[in-house]
This record gives sequence, structure tokens and C-alpha cells, in this order.
Amino acid sequence: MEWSIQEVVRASGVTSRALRHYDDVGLLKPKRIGANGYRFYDADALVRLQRIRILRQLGLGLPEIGRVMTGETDNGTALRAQLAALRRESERLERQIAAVETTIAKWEGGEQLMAQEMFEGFDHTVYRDEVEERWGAEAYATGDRWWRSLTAQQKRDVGQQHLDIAADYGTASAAGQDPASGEVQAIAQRHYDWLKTSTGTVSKGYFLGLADMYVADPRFAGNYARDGVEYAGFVREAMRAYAEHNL
Amino acid sequence: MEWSIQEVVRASGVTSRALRHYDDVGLLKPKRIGANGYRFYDADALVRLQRIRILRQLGLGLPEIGRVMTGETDNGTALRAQLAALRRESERLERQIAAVETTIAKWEGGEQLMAQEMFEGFDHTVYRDEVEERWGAEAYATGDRWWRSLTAQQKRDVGQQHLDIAADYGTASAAGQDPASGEVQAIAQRHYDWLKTSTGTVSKGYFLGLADMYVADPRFAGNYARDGVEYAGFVREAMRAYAEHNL
DNA sequence: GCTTGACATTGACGCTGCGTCAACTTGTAC
DNA sequence: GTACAAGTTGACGCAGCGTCAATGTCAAGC
Repeated sequence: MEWSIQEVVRASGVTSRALRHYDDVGLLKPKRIGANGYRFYDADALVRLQRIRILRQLGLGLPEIGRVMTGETDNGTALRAQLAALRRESERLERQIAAVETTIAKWEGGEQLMAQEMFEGFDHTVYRDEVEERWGAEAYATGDRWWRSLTAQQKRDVGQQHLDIAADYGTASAAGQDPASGEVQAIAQRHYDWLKTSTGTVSKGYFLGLADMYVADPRFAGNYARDGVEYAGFVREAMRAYAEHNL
Repeated sequence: MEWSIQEVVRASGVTSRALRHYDDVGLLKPKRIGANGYRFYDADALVRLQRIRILRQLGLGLPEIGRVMTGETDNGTALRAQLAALRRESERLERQIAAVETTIAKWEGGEQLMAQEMFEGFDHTVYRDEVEERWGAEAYATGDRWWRSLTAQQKRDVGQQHLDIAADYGTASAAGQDPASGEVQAIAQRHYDWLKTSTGTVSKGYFLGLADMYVADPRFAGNYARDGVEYAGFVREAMRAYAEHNL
């Protein structure tokens, strides 16, 4: 008993295109190919097709299914690997969802200018409340006057410097360097200098406070993240080491 | 002030390839292109790039990002749509995970032959316990004797009939037909006839019990599903309507 | 013997967002 | 003049088929 491709389609719900694809990739060869090129499947092929479909519905890729079919990998191993992959993907999605929710909340909270300001430099106005609360209204006013005195060009330069510093931190972090190493501490030094230029004076407490803010405040995540991998924690460690030895 | 592509790369962490891609698809055009073909970006472009990256990290596609950037869609709408999409995807993943877990458990429980048997026909041995519990040991023995009396060829034919019936249910379900409609009830009639041939006699209770099993038992999902969309519920309704009017 | 219609075949492009060569040209430094 | 870094424009690759397009085959009816 053998079936034409259309009969298989009706029985299995798999499209003929998919069947031809399985044939192309060697996953399911027809039992016989007529002189006219027509594909004919037998019962064994239908059994294999059923298994293929089940594994596909469970999310396995065709190459992996091929390995299972040939016995190269057994069902349990393949399914457990798939389960682990699905769990990872699920967790990633959950984080993604949390990130979108946070962003929506922020955007609706009137902080929609965040991204732009971030790029134009250290957007001190966003942190006005915090700065005044931690270091006094006078400290904020000083920084504000200095900032306003800059030309747009100068502001962008300051911003660019910050971006360079952030990028270098990111490179060091990605390279697996120690936050306390000489290279990273040199970046921290530039970071400190940049802050001093931007804000006038930088106390140890201010510097350490900033370090904590980098980790605690998601608004910084955009600045200290690369392709979704945040390294604010790395920056904090580098800043702490720097403060410990130099301030 | 303008930056070369490498400077943008260092400042943003975005690869030059991505930047050229954004240019190609019209998402982020350089401010200026030199006589040598070199791309040069300005501060505005960097701001746009930052926004693009943020939206990308939140999982939005480039076309959607383009719509947001032109103001065609606002942030809130886009993000909420994205959130909804993520939630759907998350739920799908959870179901996927549950399915894989179930399958692993079954496979380890010694039911690894399920798939094959399914295809060879109504695998009554798998349901032995349930059948005996619900309709008595004698009912099972009768069905078993009948089944064993068949040749492999006959078994396959019976299986093929079941597949055809299942496929027709699937087509009707996908077409949005009413389970109680004439067409669908005709399928239910064939289903009933097939069952009668397979098991001897079919009581109303047996038929309705089977209908419930189709929905409750995931082992049937493979039979009454097409491309991941289960229609066991549809089958149950059709069977109930049939039983109500004919048994 | 011809037409029609259903079913079959083999290409080949499309989708998503870039990564990754490949083959060259430019700019900058020594 | 010669390197070397950085720039450019193609073009393929990926995952799994969906979707034409162009064309051949086969059974049935006139």
C-alpha cells in the first residue's frame, strides 16, 4: 500500500510543500519515486512523519529531529535539551516583558525625553530631586549654572566624552577584565575627571552614591548596557575601587 | 560636529554593519555622505540611534520602529502592542514547555510506542485500563480479540480511516463550521461507524466518554491537532451533538 | 484525439536582522 | 612609497517552509 503526496496531505495535515522540504533535507524520503517523478509514501513513511510532526510541535528543529530519527540522539536527551532551551527562552521573554512594562511606566511618567537627554550628555535635570536631596540645593544650582553656560556644542562634547567612557567600560567588562585592574582604573580616572569637569567638585560620598545609582536606577541602564547586557555592576565595582584608593 | 561610522560604533556599541543596514532600510540615514561614499553622522542621528536601540532591545521590529520614529505611531501604542505580543508569545512558550514536559513523562513511562501505534490505528492497548474501568474487562477483551484478528494491512486500513476522519474534522474546524451542522454531523456519523466496526458496539455513554477523553487526554492531541492548533474541543462538540440526536 | 482539471514536478524568491566574508578604494602615518 | 586602518558595495547565510511561476502527467469526458 502506498499513498500519493495528496493522500498523505489529507491524512496528516502536512502540506505538500513541507513534505518536499523534508525530502530535500533528507528527513523523510518517499518510499518510491515514479518514472514521472511523483513521490509515493508507504506506511513506514507515515509513521516517521507522525514522529517528525510531534517533535516539530514540541519545537525541535529539523536537524535535531533528523538526529533523533537516526537514533544518533535519543528522545529523552533531545527533549530535555529542548526543555532547557525553552526555559531559557521563557526567562528571556519574562525579562523582556518586565523591561517593556518599566519603559511604558517611565514614558507615561513624563520622562519621555530621557533618551534624548542621555545622549546629549549627563542629563542633570532629570536627577535634580535626587541631587538636591543628597547633596543640597546649592550643589544642584552650581551644576545647573555650569551646564547652562555651555554652548550646545560644548554640551555635545561633554556628552561624547561620557559616551566614550561608557563604551570603554563596556569593552573592559565584555573582555572580562577585573574592575580593580590598572586598565579599568584608568577609565575610572577619566570618569572621575569628567565628573569633576561637569559638576565642579566630586566628593567620595558623591562618587560612591553615583556608583550605587548606576546599579539601582534603570535610567542608567541605557547608558551602561550593550546589546542588552548591562554592565552597570561592573562600573560600580570599578568606581568603588577607584574611590577606595584615590578619594 | 559629525562623526565617522567607526566613532559612532565606539560610542554606541552598534556595529557598522547594522548602521549600514539601518541606512539601507531608511531607518537612519547619515547626515552626510562624503564624495568618497563615507557616511557621517551628526548629533541628531545619534539621538535617533539611541531611540532605535532602545526600541530594538524592547523587541520591536525595524518597520515598527520606523513608524514610531516618523510619529506615525506613538510610543505608548507601540509599546503596548509589543507588550501584548510578548505576553502572547510567553503564553505560547509556557504551553510549549508543558507539552514537552508531558511528553518526556510519557516517554519515560514506557509509552514510547504511542506515536507508532497511533498511526497504525486506534491503539486500544494504551487505553486498556481506562476501557476496563469504564466498560468492563469483557469489553476490552472483545475489542482486543477483534483487533488481533486483523492483518497488518487491515489494521492500517482502519488507521487510515481514522486519519481521514480526523483530517475532515480538522478541515471543518478550520473552516469555522458549526459542530452541529449537517456536514460535520456527517463526519461524526462516519466516526461512529468506524468506532462500531472497531469495537463492536458503541453505547451512548461510551461515545460521550470518548468525546471527553479527546479533550482531557493529551495523547489525543496529536491526533486532533493540525499545526499546533488543537481541535479536540470541536470534535467533542460534534460528537455530543451526534449522540444527542442519534444514540 | 483533444480538452479540461486536478495533481505533480522543479526552481526561486521572501521573510528578519543583521553576521560574515570578499574584493576594492581611501585616508593617514611613517 | 608603503603599510595599515577604515571605508565602501555586493552577496551569501540562517529556519522552515509559504507562495508564485512555469510546466509536465494522468484520468475522464466529448
